[in-house]
Amino acid sequence: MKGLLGPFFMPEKPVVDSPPGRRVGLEKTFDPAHFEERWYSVWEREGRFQPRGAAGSPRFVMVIPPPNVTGRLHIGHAYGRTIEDILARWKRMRGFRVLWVPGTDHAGIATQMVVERRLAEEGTDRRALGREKFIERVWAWRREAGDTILGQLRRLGCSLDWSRQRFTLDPDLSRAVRHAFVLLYRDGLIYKGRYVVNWCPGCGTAVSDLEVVDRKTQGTLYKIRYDVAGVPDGAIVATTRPETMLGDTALAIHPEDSRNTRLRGKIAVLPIVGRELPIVEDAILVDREFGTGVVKVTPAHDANDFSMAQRHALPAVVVIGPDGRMTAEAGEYAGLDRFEARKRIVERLKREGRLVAADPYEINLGTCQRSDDVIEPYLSEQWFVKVRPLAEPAIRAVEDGAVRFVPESWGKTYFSWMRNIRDWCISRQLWWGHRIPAFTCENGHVTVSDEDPSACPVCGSGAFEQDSDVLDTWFSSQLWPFSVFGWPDRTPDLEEFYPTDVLVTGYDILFFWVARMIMAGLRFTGRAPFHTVHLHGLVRVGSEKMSKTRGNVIDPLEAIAEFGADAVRLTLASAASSGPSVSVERGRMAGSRNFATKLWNAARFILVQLERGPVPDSLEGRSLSLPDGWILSRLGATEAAVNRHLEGFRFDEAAGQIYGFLWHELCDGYLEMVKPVLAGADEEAARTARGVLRKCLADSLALLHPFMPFLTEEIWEKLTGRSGTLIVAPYPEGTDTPRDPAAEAAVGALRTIVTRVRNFRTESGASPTEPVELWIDPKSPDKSVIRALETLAPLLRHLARLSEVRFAPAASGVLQDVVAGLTLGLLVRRGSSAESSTRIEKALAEIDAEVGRLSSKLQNAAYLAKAPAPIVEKARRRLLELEEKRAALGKS
RNA sequence: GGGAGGUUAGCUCAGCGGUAGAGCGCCUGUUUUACACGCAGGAUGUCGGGGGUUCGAUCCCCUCACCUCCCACCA
Repeated sequence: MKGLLGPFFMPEKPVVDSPPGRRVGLEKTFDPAHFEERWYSVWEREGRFQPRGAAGSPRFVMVIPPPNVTGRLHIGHAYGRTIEDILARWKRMRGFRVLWVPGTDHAGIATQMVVERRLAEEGTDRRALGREKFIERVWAWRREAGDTILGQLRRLGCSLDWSRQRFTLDPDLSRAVRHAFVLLYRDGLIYKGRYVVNWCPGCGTAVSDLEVVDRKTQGTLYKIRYDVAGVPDGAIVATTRPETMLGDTALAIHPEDSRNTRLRGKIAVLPIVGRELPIVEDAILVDREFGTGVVKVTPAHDANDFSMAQRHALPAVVVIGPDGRMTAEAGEYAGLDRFEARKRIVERLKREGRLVAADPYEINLGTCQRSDDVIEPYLSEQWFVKVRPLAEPAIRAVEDGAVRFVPESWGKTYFSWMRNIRDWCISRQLWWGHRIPAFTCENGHVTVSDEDPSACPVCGSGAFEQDSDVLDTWFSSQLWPFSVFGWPDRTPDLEEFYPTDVLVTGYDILFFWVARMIMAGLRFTGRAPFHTVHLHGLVRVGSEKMSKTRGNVIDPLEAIAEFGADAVRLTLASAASSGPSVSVERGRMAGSRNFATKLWNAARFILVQLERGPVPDSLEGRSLSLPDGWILSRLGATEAAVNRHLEGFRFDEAAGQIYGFLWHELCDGYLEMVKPVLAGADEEAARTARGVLRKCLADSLALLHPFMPFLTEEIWEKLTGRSGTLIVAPYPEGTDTPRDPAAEAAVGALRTIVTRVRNFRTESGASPTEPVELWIDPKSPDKSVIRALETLAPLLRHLARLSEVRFAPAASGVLQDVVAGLTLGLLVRRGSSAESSTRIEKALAEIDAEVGRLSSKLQNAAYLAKAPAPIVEKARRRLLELEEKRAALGKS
């Protein structure tokens, strides 16, 4: 693993030594690299990533969206896989039989292009090598670079069951692909035909509609005059692609267009070429409103024109070839690149006076998702899936809730795409992929079968040629949730683990993959492949798209080396929101790293305390102090909230709950409160406190484990003496830690008072050690809080560094204020006055403003009549408190 | 042309009918014996503009402006 990180590996940090004799095995700061890899191999060795528990017990199954086999982990992968791993670890700890299947995709075009680039560097190409040799080269590259990304997922901590690792070109998965093809073909849902498809001249293959990316581009709209026999001024047509005119075989007008009745039934002459073009009438394609109302018809290079040509029995002339160069049909332009031909044709039209106009025109240029080349509509023989019959059940599955999207709003997008779905071009003119299992015998009979045919079922011939095309990569990916389990065989894994439960992926492949998996799952297995799809946003750096040109790319492996895998994971989980983009910044990584260090040091402190005396096994029956009750209550509330948020796929909220509890309640709050108890003479109280500390640490580690698995496992070992077992420890759900509202109220008041005293110190310019006296007026509406505070007085004195606490009305001349419903008096023993008068005036002004608002509200009859009673009551109490506060401050 | 989402503190983002939140950044103080990757205190918001519904709107409805993205069209 280490090798993968290469030069980014973390430099040795200076480790600060603890004083001798105080060491409990944890250093002041830590290097995640010291234990991350170790724990991963422990888990793996112990089989923790494999489904555990009896078969038949509740299970939780996911399949990884298979990354490109030769790809590298980018931040988007890291994000999605972190979410999946959080789910997997959470469910595993809750006792589910968890299976998360890893694997990779052969990624047809992408992988083939990488290898072709290497060949080009060697001064050769795939055609020189030949199909077989080329495929061997790709396999060699796959062996060389393949699975790097899977190693990187280990580094991230993903608890994938490696014993079930799959690759889309594995023999059994290839068999599934072939079988799926055969089934669809037999059902008449796969057909072959000549149609205009999206052709990428750079990749040399057809691509599907989804693989074409529209890009707004400044182009030119050329208006060209064609001569028409018997019509003196001819006809003017407009085009953004003049080179295609060489393939025109007709002009078209709208049958009811009064502007062009003179063109009816006439014959036009194609400039340059001289071919006669019939003028046809077509109401479907021609828009009477647009331009001159006359359309050039180029059946071989425009999908709409092609369908019109079929309606009117027009021929098609291919003038641009698969390499993007003009064909022999283009006459003098043959062999020219399409864009060069465009330039020359425009020049010639200009010379001949046929170019009526060349206006700037914004066009949506179709480009290849993979290579960025301009897509050329191209008439060729391809294989298609008739998708409509597959889409209908898939639409119903989402309608009736068999599959749900999180967030729900994606349902709309899904429906609108599925309801307007068009046939899917699945053949690719590539060599790397699943070859189409169609065999043509010497007499032209086509056989499609699971096994290579030995004799033609029609004529008995034994001489076959297999179709040279391969399938679109997504054709195999759509089978992934069941092909990984051995489908079409009814394997034990398929029986037990299919359908899966949750699919987690970016919304960008909703159509490419998710929709097709639902269709394929229903078609081939009769069941939807998962019940929940969590579509997450795409990762951005701040509000910017991540891109190499901007230089703002965050490499997750670099980040792991710098901050640790746990910090990267926590950052990604905290950034997760329901929106379409997820903002990740380096500053947040550092924040997560700081949090890890915070936990580390808190654990260090707690572990020392636990060694100083006996720790009760259970808190049952022990008398708890108010701080004990408070922190346990907060712990329980946190546990419940975390589980609730995980149920709702709100990883940011879940992470935030744990972060806030650990840092601001356990560390800032409880640890400071128990220090005197731990050092004090009351051994029973200290013992209880140790029990509480142990419980809080143990639960926090468990709670946090899905987010930060390595660090928590490391500390867990020190805490429990059990190695590598946190991953299967029960997940805290807050059910065994009862809420204690009284303790929460009392300690809440305590903390508010402490803050007020500290603030008073700063405001009055007192040094941190200067004696401050506090009065608490016992005439409070809430007697129980006063009683509680009386027992907490020593603690209050300690935390706020008070010289004295008196439960009495403040003496005159002392600053008075009301916080948490309590009237306080504050005095710093010094000649100088307390807080500055401007500050008090400002506070008074704010109070007056709010009192004004509240009292007018409370005089409003409509408000009193219609607002819910608790709300009104709250407003009344607030007003009372404000008035007391005003009075108190006024006395100062 | 159709659709989805967004506009909240300097930055990145949560929240979403009942007195505005986090992280980072900023200011002040602080080596208090777990942690300076820390502790303590603090400042900062006409919650995009305008209407409406409501006792009450950052939150619901309408409208306008701007920004993202998706689909379709692209002679």
